[in-house]
Amino acid sequence: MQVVPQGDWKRTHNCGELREGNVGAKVCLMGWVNRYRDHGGVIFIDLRDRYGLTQIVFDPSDYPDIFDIGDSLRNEYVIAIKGNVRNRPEGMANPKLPTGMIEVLVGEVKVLNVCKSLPIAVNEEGDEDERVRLRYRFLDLRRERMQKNLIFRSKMNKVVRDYFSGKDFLEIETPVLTKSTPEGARDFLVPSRLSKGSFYALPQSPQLFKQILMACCYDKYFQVVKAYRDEDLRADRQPEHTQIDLEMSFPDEEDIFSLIEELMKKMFKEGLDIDIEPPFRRMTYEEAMLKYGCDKPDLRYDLEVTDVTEVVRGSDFKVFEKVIASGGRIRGIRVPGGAAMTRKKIDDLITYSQKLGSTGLAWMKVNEEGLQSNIVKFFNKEKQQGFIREFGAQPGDLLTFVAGRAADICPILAAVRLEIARRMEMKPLEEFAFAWVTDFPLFEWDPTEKRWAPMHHIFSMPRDRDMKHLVDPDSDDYDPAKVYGRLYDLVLNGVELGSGSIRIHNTGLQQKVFDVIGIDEETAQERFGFLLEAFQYGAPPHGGIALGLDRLLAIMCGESSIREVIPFPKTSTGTCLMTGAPSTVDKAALREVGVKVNIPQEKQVDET
RNA sequence: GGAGUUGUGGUGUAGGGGUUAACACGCCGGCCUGUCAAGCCGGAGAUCGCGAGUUCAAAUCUCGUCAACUCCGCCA
Repeated sequence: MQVVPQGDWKRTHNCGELREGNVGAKVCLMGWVNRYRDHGGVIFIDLRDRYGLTQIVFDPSDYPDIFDIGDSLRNEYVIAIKGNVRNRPEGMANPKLPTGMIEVLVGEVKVLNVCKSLPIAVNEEGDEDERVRLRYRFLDLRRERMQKNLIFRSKMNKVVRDYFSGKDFLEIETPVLTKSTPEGARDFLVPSRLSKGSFYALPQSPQLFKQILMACCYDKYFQVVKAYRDEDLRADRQPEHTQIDLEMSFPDEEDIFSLIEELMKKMFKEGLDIDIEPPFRRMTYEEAMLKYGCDKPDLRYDLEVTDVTEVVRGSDFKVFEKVIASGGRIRGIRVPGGAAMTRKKIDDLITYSQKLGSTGLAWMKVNEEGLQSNIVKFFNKEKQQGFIREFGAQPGDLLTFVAGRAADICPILAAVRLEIARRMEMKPLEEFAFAWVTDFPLFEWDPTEKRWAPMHHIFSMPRDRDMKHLVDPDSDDYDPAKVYGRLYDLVLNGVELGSGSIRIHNTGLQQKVFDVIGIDEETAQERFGFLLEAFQYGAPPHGGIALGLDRLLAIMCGESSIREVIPFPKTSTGTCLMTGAPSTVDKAALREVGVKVNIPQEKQVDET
């Protein structure tokens, strides 16, 4: 096949553009052969670019000299054609295509490039193993699904930038080569050639820089920015992900909430033409844990956890009494219509809960006469009435119970709750269920390390009313467990979309927080002295949030993995199947940065 | 670090001790002047992820290993 230069040919239209109004026009199109239909006498080709498909026709009765070229075209060849737009014959229009009323009769053709036989089809959505798609990502990205997702992503980026710019926010870039930031994750390290033995870290977020920008008077900052964390991957976690990062001076929580709610409203309206209705639901961390068992509840499903410890207390059911005696709780979920579940289905649910670590899952069916199950006999009439009252049970419901320490049963109840929604094929209350979860504890006790650990990041402002539990370690009120922060998470459909807080802007208070988690002044100076120093020169009160753009886009695109909205993602072992990254480097390159590889021989990657 | 699922022509699947390793799509060739998932005929293409073991015999059974995915740990 003869490949020829493009020469002075210019596209007059793209492949999604021509309509009946263009009939009679002489046009030049360029694109990929999406599919060819050779009828021996006449050849149809769907020419594709990212704007659409246009049917072009090779007809030997009109242009016999180029027919052989048309005959030799194959999928994904890149061609340029010149020809006349004409109406399709009566009854031959294709209503599935926007360009389906017309076709272009090819008068001249240039083959700009050929294509090898394809490992995966571009012109249809394959269901191949993801490793094949990632290996041939350059083909996968040509497909409609990925095009749609990436174009959507670009559009949303513009909405975000327009939105913040329109509100006087400044997009200010922060370094990628920086100092280790104090998030909890492992840093990616980059060796320094000029300072051998020293390393940059890739930022886990621009956290410290954006706080310093507040101290610098840039009172409204935002950035669409990559963040890097060297931790294990998941469907919703990549080693590099993109955040919509922002920070404001002099805000309170409501300022942040309404700012983000309006952004979400705009993105959903412009991206999906869906109206979402702020304000979003708000609940405290404690409420979320109690009612849903987790801090990122999926509120699409109308299922709540009910604590029935006080109803149970004093019953004849030894299993529950034992748990209560040791300080545990009895909590359960009412399953509307669940009484119709077969014994087998209930057993499956029990097995599921046990796999999660529960000791069991008790249950009772609710019918017109009352409660029915093998354990009802342990509860007197009054307690049975108590269950019906507390759960708000209706005949036809199933009541489930899990017993244990609150910290142990919360995650089980959270998972069982979602499993019930799935198995009962519950109809979502709404397609997109947003919520703000607020007032997280600032610290949690780490039993293995025997010390207080920060539950979120360490620059979050404690609530005013909790200061007394923090400021004076010698006072009777001192108790880090009772200190809650001005923290907030944005949750959508059970996914943590973002996290933020009102920050500490006062070095004295900041050191009090460091004291709790065992960071002395010297360590604090060494790790983020620059921030503390900046705060001594007139730092304003400030706060902000960072949203996970990949997660948001995945939900909006209806994808179950963020890899579907990232052009070149990594596999679960952090490798890129297309480029082969990460890879070994020359010894000379290592020497130059003063790094020596020291790993067990058998683990060394073969360089061939 | 742990658990689970998966791995068979280019792609997706079937086959579960002895088969000529089957089917669909794709690919190549031929026929065909109105298709649009075109149609019809023919053909090529697989040492069944890799390595050991059991067996007269392994794609098939066992063990190990690698890879992908999902989850736990981890990631505020």
